[in-house]
Amino acid sequence: MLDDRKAAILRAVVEEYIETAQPVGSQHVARSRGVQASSATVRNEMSVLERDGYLVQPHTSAGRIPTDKGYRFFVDSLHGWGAGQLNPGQRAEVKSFFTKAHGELEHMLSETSQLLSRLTDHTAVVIAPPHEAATIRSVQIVALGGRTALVVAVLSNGSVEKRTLELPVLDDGTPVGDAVVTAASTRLAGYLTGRTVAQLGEVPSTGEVTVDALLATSVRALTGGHDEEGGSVFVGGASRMANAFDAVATVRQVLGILEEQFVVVTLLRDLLDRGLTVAIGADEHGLTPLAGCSVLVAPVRGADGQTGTIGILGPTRMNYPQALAAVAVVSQRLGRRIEEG
Amino acid sequence: MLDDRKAAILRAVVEEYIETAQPVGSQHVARSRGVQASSATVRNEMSVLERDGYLVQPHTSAGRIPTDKGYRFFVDSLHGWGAGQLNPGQRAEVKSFFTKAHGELEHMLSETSQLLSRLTDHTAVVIAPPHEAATIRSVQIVALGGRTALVVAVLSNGSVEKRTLELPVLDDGTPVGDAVVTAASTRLAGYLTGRTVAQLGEVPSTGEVTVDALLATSVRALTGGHDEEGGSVFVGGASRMANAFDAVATVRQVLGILEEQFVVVTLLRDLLDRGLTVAIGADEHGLTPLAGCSVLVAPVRGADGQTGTIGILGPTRMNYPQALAAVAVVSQRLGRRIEEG
DNA sequence: ACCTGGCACTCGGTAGGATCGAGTGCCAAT
DNA sequence: ATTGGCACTCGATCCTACCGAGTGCCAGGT
Repeated sequence: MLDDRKAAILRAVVEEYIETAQPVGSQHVARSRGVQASSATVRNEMSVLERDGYLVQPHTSAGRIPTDKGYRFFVDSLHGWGAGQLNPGQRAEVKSFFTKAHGELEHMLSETSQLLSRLTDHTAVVIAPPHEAATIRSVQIVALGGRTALVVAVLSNGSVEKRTLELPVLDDGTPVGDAVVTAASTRLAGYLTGRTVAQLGEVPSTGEVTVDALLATSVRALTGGHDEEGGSVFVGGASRMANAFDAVATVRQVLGILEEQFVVVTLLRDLLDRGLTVAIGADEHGLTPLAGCSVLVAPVRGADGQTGTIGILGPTRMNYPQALAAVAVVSQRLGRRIEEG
Repeated sequence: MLDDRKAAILRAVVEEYIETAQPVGSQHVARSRGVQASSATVRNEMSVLERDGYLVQPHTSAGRIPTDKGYRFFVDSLHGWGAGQLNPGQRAEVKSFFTKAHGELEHMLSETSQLLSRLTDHTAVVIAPPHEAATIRSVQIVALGGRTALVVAVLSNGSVEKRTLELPVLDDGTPVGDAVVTAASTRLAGYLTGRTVAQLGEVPSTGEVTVDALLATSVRALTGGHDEEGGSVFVGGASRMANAFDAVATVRQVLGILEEQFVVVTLLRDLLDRGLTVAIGADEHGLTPLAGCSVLVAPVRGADGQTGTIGILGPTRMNYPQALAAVAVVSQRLGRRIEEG
């Protein structure tokens, strides 16, 4: 809907503004390659682009700045015409990272968020794949002392779920004994092993009323206690947020959001559901405190069709080609890595 | 070493500066209760305090600002003469927090860091007690698929340690079978249950060479893989750092440090070892990037004589009485809470 | 000997005014 | 339709003046 020249001009403005953070004037645009026109022509075109909402002037007789709509056009036009590449150094960094990577999944994801943050120079978020579809390899109930016990489940994807619970008390006020706990534990293991977390149902009665009570509590703890949303979010390079804005109040606000893991998870999930890879400004991602920010997101397809999520958060004025490339590469390689185990 | 009047004046300057963040002039001090002298006298005294390094002038003919040494005197004099109290609202908040608190230890610690941050309006840090002294309640080895397996240990304090490991391969290139894994698992359980994490030694040979190999790997994984330092640090209210300074560069630097969990842990542990509760400025805590920051720390004595740590990080210009009170109360109640289980 | 009122002095911060220059909008010529 | 030219705008920068909070010091009073 924009003719070629307008598109070229808009692209030039965005590119220059991303680089310099200064309002861009017609002369700069005219001089930039990709635009064949005099500054006067550019001026005319730019005033149209402003009328149509792609650009704004901070004040009369200053250069122009892209609006969110302007950025949107930019990234859309990017999608068609070959997205950016990482530079060789970064490519090497990614490669060496993923060949070296090993050990705990959580640890690796945390490191990955830092990698992504380093690559883009923005804050990165990594969310572990949910393990609803993972099968249970082992469950047990362990008495801790006093009235408390722990249900521990080991899943096929290598993660461990644990829940605290209170042991049922007998009529005389003392908690149930070790015998009951081990009985329940083996029963639980026999019944749940091999199932997925999603399909935990009731465990059939054993006849022993205390054992049944403990079993019920355990299953409830395992299914219910999904604080989940919080446990598996890794934020890397939050301090880089302070580079993006020079108003300390803005930084404060954004960091505040990042601390609310639930909000972050919801945000990324929501964007993925809507099929977006990049959300520019509050209009698109819907979080007013993050006005002036863009969110970039990609699914991480691992084993079992389960998908994790990675994303980055930066100012709307960010290097989209580079960031998109980084997210794409990392999501791909991370997915492959997870698949391998 | 400071006569009464000088001490009173210094205190007045610190208090006013903490409140207003503006250089304090002699008139304000003279008017403040606790100081009985004319502004001229105060001026004379203040110039002495400056000569002795307790105060500085940002520029000639401006008020005075406390130096780190000035703050140090202030908090020392505080220690003697009844430290501050939390206001009733805060008291109530703490109380309700700890009566409501339940569930996973990690989750509670994380929430605690947020509580402490809310109370003080600064960034708070909570470090879980190490579990070197906790005894092992249950260990098992779970094969995951392919060559990888997981060693999972449940400790008496309710935490769960897990380590990934690669299964040994047989001569024909396939990993050891389930029989070997279960054999090793039961053997490991029988031998380690009841011991503390600190005193894991070799497991005596079984005669079966593959089982022995797996056992050795498992024990090594459990003792070695102490990434530990990272896993148990909870930072709450990092965004509040942005309130403390108005130079975005400073914020950036401090946040950078907070992201390096190892540094944070080392810092707090070091301070505790040196018997400090409050470290003012880079000279005392030793981290140049945290110039202009004070660190406040307290041990959390839980069960088994094991101690966790809580602390807060804020600008040197912080409300010490209030912050000290908050840290003291939270450390005490958290300790009690952990003891209970 | 110490305190205190008074006074001259300093110097950061704010307000007004001039200047500069990058940038715009518009118009007439190509 | 494009472009060179021109008048105009307006933020940024610099200078100056001025105000006021604050200081240092001195001389007089207790």
